[in-house]
Amino acid sequence: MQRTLIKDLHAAVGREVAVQGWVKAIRDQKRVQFLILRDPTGLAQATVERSPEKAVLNDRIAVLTRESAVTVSGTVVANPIVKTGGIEISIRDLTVDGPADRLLPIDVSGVQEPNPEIRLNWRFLDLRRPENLLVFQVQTVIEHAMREYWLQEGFVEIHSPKLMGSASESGAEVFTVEYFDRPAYLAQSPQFYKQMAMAAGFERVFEIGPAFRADPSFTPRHATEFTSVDMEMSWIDSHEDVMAFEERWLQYALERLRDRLGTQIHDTFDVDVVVPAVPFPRLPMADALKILARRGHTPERAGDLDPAGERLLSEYVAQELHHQFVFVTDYPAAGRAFYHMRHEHEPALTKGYDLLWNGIEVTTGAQREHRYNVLVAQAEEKGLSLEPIQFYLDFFKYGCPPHGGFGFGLSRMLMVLLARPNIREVTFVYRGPTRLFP
RNA sequence: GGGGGCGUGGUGUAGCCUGGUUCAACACACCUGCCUGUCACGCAGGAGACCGCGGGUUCAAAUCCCGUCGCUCCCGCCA
Repeated sequence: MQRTLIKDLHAAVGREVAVQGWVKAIRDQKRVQFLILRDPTGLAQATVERSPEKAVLNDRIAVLTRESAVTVSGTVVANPIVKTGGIEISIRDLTVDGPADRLLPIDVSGVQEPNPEIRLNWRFLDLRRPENLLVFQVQTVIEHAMREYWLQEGFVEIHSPKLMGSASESGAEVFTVEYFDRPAYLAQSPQFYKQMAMAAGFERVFEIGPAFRADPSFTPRHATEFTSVDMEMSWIDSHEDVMAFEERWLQYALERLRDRLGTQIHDTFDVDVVVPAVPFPRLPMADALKILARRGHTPERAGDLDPAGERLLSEYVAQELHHQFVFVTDYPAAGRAFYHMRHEHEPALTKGYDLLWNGIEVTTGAQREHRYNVLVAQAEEKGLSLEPIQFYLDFFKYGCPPHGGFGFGLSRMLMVLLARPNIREVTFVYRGPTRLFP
């Protein structure tokens, strides 16, 4: 018999169905046995009376365990008393397809919240909780909407190599791996390769893929492996074009998300998906620091925001400008990558920006320096050795258009969007400095 | 890498400050029995932890001290 999803049971009253899912609860009473079944679409009650004719079935249910994977067949019956939708399945037969051990290592029912370490150890069980499934349904809708928007705008999807012969970023720590008889490095970002696509004349590209950072960062928003959402576009006038693209792109993705899953997100996480108005507020770094100073906060490092500063600035933007997002622009060159373009009349400042969303940095973007000589000079100024990145510098020697782009943290977005406390529970399988399993 | 917090049955917690007859408790899960429809089912009973690990102080340590490991948060780094 074809499987019926739990969400469709209400349309099958009076019919024989087969439901497949997990046993959430068993209430085995003297006269009647009740099962609460869970599949990805919802919960349903299944019932059978104890009787001599049903002895085999009754006995099977008597030894059934929670979280076993089962197939239940029976007739859908309307019964207004039943809390799971006013319908239940009168069980004709039950097959245990995958039995579960009696003692579960963590509570899947949601009554208790095991500590984070144990939840990650038993991630596949933790993920059975409906709210965790929703996180990844949200991720799916967002990624899909982002791709839709890019396709409408003529972008080409690329997949850049994750094994590299030299480090892709100046500062960030890099993982070294054995590559036959020599070392290789895991890509810290697709930066060099999306710029290569600009030199190749692709004009507009995007990539959603893994990035690796060997930073021993112990915060709720860092991972050693994460999914980076990247794009790069040619023939721009300035980083303003990149920001103008990003805000419309995010607006589109969030609008699609609100329409598709807004109600479910509200019911599950008690947060409303807000479709942001464009343009997003823009604040040059110098102004941002003045605002923070007025609010009594001065970051330790000159010319940059610390995490507390990012939170306070977002608070200011929410209160005064009524927006969840803010572009912080015109970062000092000292703190930015060598390939960020500088302002013509203010070479100490870059055409680089960060995007803050409710106090968390979700994007770094910039117009890139595409003039070979200027780029080399900036690399030398940062003390970089040119030889390992010569292949990259060569991109700019044979006719590369002006261009810019950004990198966007997918899990950070989910974390902020769904108001989750850390990146680990919105990452399918988290990787951190001390976490390589499961 | 620097600083703070935490580590008690399968899970979540109490006890720790003010060491010793509430020092191993409570809830969930599990086991046995009972229960005419439950829906966080209920009721009765039961099993399960040498209190992260090592050392020290003391007549006596889950409790105080030191070390160590793990987790977590803040800072640094960033997506």
